[in-house]
Amino acid sequence: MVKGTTPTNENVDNCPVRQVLAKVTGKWQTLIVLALGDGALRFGELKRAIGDVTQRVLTENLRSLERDGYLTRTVKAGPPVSVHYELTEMGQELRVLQKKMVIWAAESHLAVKQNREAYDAV
Amino acid sequence: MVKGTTPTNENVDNCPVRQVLAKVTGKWQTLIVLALGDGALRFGELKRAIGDVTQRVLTENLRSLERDGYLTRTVKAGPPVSVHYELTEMGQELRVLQKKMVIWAAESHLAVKQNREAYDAV
DNA sequence: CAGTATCCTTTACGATACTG
DNA sequence: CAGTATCGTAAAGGATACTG
Repeated sequence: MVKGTTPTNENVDNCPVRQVLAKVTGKWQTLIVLALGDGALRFGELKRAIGDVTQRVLTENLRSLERDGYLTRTVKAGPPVSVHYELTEMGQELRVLQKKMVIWAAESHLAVKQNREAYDAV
Repeated sequence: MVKGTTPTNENVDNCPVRQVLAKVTGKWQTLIVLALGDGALRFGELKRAIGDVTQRVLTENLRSLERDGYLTRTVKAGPPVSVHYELTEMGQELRVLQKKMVIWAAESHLAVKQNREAYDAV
């Protein structure tokens, strides 16, 4: 067993695994990382790619991902100024894992739908 | 490209991939699935395994996972009654993916910590 | 034992307006 | 263009008490 891979019990609050996961498993973080999968995007492009996300929330999540080292933020002087966001190596690693989750989710969504309907029918 | 694997843009609200991910990427759902990885657990055992979780929240998340088909709930008459929770096949699939995320998180947490410190120092 | 019910606080998020 | 600031709402979660 890899040391530190059991985020259950004991550790709890100061569990480093939980601290990492908390910042990358959220809805917005996932969508941002996936959107940047094919290369750098500007703030506006990213916002359009995700579709439904406010500027405030997008900014918050980008700052968080930047702080933890998953992406870089590059400002190019203007006017108008443009800001490019790009995945780091670690961001790419994360993306690979999230991509697997997405593919699995795509394959499973029908089964989930059927389970829900059966459950709700009772 | 696998059809339906791009949760960004368009789809947005009624994207089936997002609907699946929303129910399995949360903190509690992840911890529950991982805790059940080594076999069925009773409600109380599960609660102790996770450590910090209230009964209300644990129950809510267990119902959600049961509804979507990731685990089964089995009541054994008492007294006292005992309720066993166990992963389904689909739950095991999910667990495999989450386990990979946890292992990656364990390997990455130091790099993340260093990134944060460097970022905050500026 | 395995919940449910109630109340309350915190966090996430949306909407909107403003700025270098 | 890429934010920041402010306000208000809604969902998540904690604490506690109660029950078959």
